[in-house]
Amino acid sequence: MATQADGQPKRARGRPKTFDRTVALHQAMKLFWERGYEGTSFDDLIGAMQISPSSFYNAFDSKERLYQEATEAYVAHAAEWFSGELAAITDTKTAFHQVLNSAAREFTRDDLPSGCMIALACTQARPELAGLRDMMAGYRRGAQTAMAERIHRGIERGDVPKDAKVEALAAFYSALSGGMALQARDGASRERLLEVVEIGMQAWPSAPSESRSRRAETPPHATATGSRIQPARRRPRA
Amino acid sequence: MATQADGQPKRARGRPKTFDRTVALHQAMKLFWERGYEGTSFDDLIGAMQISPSSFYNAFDSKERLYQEATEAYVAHAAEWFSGELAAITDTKTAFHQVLNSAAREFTRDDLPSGCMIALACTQARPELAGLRDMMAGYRRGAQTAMAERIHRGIERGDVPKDAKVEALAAFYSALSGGMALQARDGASRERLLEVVEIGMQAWPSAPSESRSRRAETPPHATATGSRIQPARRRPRA
DNA sequence: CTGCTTGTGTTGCCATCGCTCCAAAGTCCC
DNA sequence: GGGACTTTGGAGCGATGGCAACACAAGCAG
Repeated sequence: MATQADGQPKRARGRPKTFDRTVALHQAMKLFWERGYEGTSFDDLIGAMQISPSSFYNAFDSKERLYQEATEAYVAHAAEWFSGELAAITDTKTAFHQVLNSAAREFTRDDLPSGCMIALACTQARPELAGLRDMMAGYRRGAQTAMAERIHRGIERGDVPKDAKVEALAAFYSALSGGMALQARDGASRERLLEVVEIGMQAWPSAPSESRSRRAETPPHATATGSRIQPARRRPRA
Repeated sequence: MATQADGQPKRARGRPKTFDRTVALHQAMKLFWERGYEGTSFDDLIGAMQISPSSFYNAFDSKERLYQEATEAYVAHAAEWFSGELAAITDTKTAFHQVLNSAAREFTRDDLPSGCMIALACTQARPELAGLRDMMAGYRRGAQTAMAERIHRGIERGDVPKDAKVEALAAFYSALSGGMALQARDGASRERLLEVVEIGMQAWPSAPSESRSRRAETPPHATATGSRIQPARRRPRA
């Protein structure tokens, strides 16, 4: 709640801030999440953040920079359930199942806007916003890449069939997740999304009747190796 | 190409139009498809349509009405492959497979914007655009409802297990389709989307080891019964 | 030709958008 | 307390957005 409730008094020169930067950022994030970048006006922002234009410009450089920061805040929040569940110490299929279930729950919270802030952002934008569009697309690619890496590790561990199409599987579950975000935005219930997840898990590749041999219950390394959500760089369309 | 190349001379009083309304509408549709409603400005529109502001208002009432008309034009176009394939005279699973394959192809055409004009439209918008938002959500619900009806018919025909969760299945394939539109917008290739479809079809419910009994190869009625895409009215979140 | 009807081109209006400027206020160091 | 330093409040600015007004151009009917 307090502006500087953390350890050090953190000596401040000049007039002290009258608002909590983190709280203001959170308010901005919720607005951007709900209405998108273009749909959120400067006045909307300073209204929700309870600050004046000059304070806004002083604390955050511009609307675009604020959006970037808000996105980073969202990613940090989402990483808790996304990267967390994805790197869980279970077999790969269960990890994906849990990630999707978490997505279904997170997309339908009643204390936050529905859906995913990243999934549907800047998909239809004016050319001037190409920078933001690419940034959001990069985050989406990052999540998909993290999924692909998890599947790859599953193959190495032996709990995913060796002939599984890694990239296509990651694209499938990424697409499903994005579609769930869309449905949540359209008002789908949590229960409905959880049912969708159950159906989606039916598509998990089964062993080709022979690689069911050795079951690997112990992961090689339990730490989250490179499963962070980061704005991945563009790959050639393929 | 000509303004009135159809049958009757269609006597026109007053000064004749200097542009083809259908062509102009098509140009507007492509712009809206690419950039969305908010992302397309008045000047963008009259520039692409090659008409002046007054001609714009004369032929189309307002930007919002034009968007509605452009959406209707898109829906009419999409119905050819969506409703068409969905009502195809095959078993239900094959119909869905073909619809999704068509979606993968349509979403990655090089003569039209990528993705789906409906799927990602108005998902993040200012409150003033609630009307458009609801309209687009209605179209999305309409497509999902059409899927649900097709599955229901499949159950009646006997080529879908009786215990299949109709609504959940429709939501799943609707979500997958929306996610594919998103991936297409992010640059996914046609081949990748077709792979995603293959994986998605693995989730189709299999007969519970006993209802494989009578195979129904002849549909009860081959016409497209109520599978048109229409802006369905809102249902209570469930 | 005269008049009616319909489309066209230009100019401009008002609101909003994102942002800037400047004087004043609050806090620290000395 | 004096001055440095930072933040705040509010007025306002240039650009753009969507649109309206109005005079004129181009066709038909008589």
